[in-house]
Amino acid sequence: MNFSQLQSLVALADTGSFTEAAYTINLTQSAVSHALASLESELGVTLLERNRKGVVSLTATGQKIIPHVRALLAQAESIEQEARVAQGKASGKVRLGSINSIIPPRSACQSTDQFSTELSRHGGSIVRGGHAGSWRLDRG
Amino acid sequence: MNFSQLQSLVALADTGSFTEAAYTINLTQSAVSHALASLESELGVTLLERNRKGVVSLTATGQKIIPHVRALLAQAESIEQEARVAQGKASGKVRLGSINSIIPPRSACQSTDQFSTELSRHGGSIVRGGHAGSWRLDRG
DNA sequence: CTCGCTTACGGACACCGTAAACATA
DNA sequence: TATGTTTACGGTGTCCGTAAGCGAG
Repeated sequence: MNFSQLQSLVALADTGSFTEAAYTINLTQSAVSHALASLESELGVTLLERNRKGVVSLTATGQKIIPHVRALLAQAESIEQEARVAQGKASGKVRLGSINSIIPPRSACQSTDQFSTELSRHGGSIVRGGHAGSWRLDRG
Repeated sequence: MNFSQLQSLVALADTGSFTEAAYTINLTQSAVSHALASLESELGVTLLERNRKGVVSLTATGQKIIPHVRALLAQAESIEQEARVAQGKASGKVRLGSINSIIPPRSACQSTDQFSTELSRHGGSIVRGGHAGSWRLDRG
């Protein structure tokens, strides 16, 4: 059991597709397929129903364990966050509008790419694309 | 960040020694040293105060993150446990005397090795040595 | 055909053990 | 000396990408 496997599982649960899941966690379909196969093998259970049409759904077992997986990954985030705080770096997950000083003018933010470009002028950078108006930021 | 690194950290916090920590998680001193060094490097923080006498103590940062680490590992245990339940396997952590039917006679249990040998005759096996009369068991 | 997942193959690298070096008492 | 941690080196195995295979539409 490793973090890639668990991240793959939640991404699959969220997207319902290996292709989409791979995109959200910056891996290939193949890697996600590998990850889930090995996780299922290791745990000795089937976690996903494969629907041959790109649509996957959690099995009963999958639904049982996924809250634990999300909680585990949340703890991992907390650990990294504590480490960043200890380093004196102010970074983490922000939501548009929550920290005005590092948010570029709306006119320059019609796309994530534009947002990234503008953000770099303020000392920030996008680590990973997010959903629904949120980005993960790192400020060196 | 991986599970070995996190297990090493909690073992170090519990034992205060690389040697003892390595013993409790079935690794060598060297592996534990590697694990913690890489974890500290990855997080960019120092987690342990080295006292050169075999006694180590957590730094302030270490104390901040260790509850998250323990919680994370607990979630991992929950995941494995859910998987075992889904498999229909009755296994987990037991304590000597709690399940009489799979405990060999005391006369045959002067050592962990003898316990293991006897236990195999009853369909059990020792996955990892434990402390204070407890073992982790798997029953196929 | 296209689309999507799986499988085969291989490269890069992470993990961990042995053994030596180093530090403390 | 004895005890305990770190470091150097190397083997084994994991992870993941490319590319081929396969099933469904």
